[in-house]
Amino acid sequence: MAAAHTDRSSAVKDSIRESARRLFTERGFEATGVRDIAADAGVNPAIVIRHFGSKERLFVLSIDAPAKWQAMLEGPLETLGERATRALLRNQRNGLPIWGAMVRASGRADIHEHLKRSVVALFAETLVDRLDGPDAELRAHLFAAQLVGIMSALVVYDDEFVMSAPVESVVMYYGRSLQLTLTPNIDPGKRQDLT
Amino acid sequence: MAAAHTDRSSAVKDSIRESARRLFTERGFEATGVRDIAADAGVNPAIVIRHFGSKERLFVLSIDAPAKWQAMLEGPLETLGERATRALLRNQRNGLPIWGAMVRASGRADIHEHLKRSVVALFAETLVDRLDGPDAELRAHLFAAQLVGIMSALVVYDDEFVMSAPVESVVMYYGRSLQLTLTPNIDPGKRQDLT
DNA sequence: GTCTATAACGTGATAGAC
DNA sequence: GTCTATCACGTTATAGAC
Repeated sequence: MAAAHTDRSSAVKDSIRESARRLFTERGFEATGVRDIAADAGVNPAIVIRHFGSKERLFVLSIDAPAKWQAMLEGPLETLGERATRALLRNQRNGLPIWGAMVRASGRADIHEHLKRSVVALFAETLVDRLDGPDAELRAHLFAAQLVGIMSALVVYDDEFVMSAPVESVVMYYGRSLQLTLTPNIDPGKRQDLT
Repeated sequence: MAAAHTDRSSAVKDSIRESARRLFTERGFEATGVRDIAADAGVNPAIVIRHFGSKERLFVLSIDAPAKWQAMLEGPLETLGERATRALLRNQRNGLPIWGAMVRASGRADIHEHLKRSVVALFAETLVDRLDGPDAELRAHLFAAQLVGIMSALVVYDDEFVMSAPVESVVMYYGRSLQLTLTPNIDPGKRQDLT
């Protein structure tokens, strides 16, 4: 029936997607040609376009990360700043680089839209319901902005100093700064000089 | 001296640079063709390359911002978090967008290098000497990362919520978060707003 | 001799014919 | 599914204008 052909077809699609994800991560969006992906997947260049419509769409569809990052936001709010920082540092060689590629490719309308949704929907909207106090929505968005800041340091402009700094130090400073946005009225430190 | 020839030549170069800056800012790096820039400046496409070597180099040379941003970091350290946030929000339609274009074009080696230097040299290294306490260098870099975060929200992934939020609210939350990285042991006394 | 214009090359993505 | 044509791009070779 159609099942056989569908299975074969989707096996090919998976194979293309996997090659795409690997190559996009390694070389970036525009340095990766459709021909390169096709060759890596062992298929003809034209069928890549035929299956995915465009190189742009293939890129978007080859990013899977969301589920993983969503998990990063779980757990108690009071220690989220620390845990999020730690999770990002842990993934700076694995999972994050594709995000760098997405930022760089965000001149393209589709990819820009996807990036926007990744940040806003995934980080900000996931969090807003759990935040207490005034301006919860704004604070969720600003938290997302701060995450993007350190992600950029790690995989967009490659700040070698941050990349090679002791994890515990980064967690201490950046984690606390994130935490201040999440829970501005609870002070994580000992010096609690609330007026 | 060679003034006559230099004047004419540099007038053309200035004209090209200005068209380039405008178009790159409006449309981004790759959506702007060398032919577009040439047409806008009223010159032949080939002389654009002849004068600047490559489109990549022209892009880097058409960014002038550094001096302006350097000024942003001046003034008392104790209120820098607030002032920096305010300055960025004020420039979200003027001066910042070219930075977004630079981020998106950072797949190119030259532009990546320029972005890195813009962030690290301009923000972090300018500040490190003025920071007190432990881990001054790391904190300077993390401060830069936080700046990049909100800049990205404004001109890379275009977080409409942040873009249209009341300036004072953003200044309050993000400014304070930045300040915590700058002066972790001094607590600004404006905390009563939050309780 | 330096600056400018014309025309062409190489390469990339993609659309259409077979 | 495969092959080939098309079109736009950055860039260069070559030769003319001052």
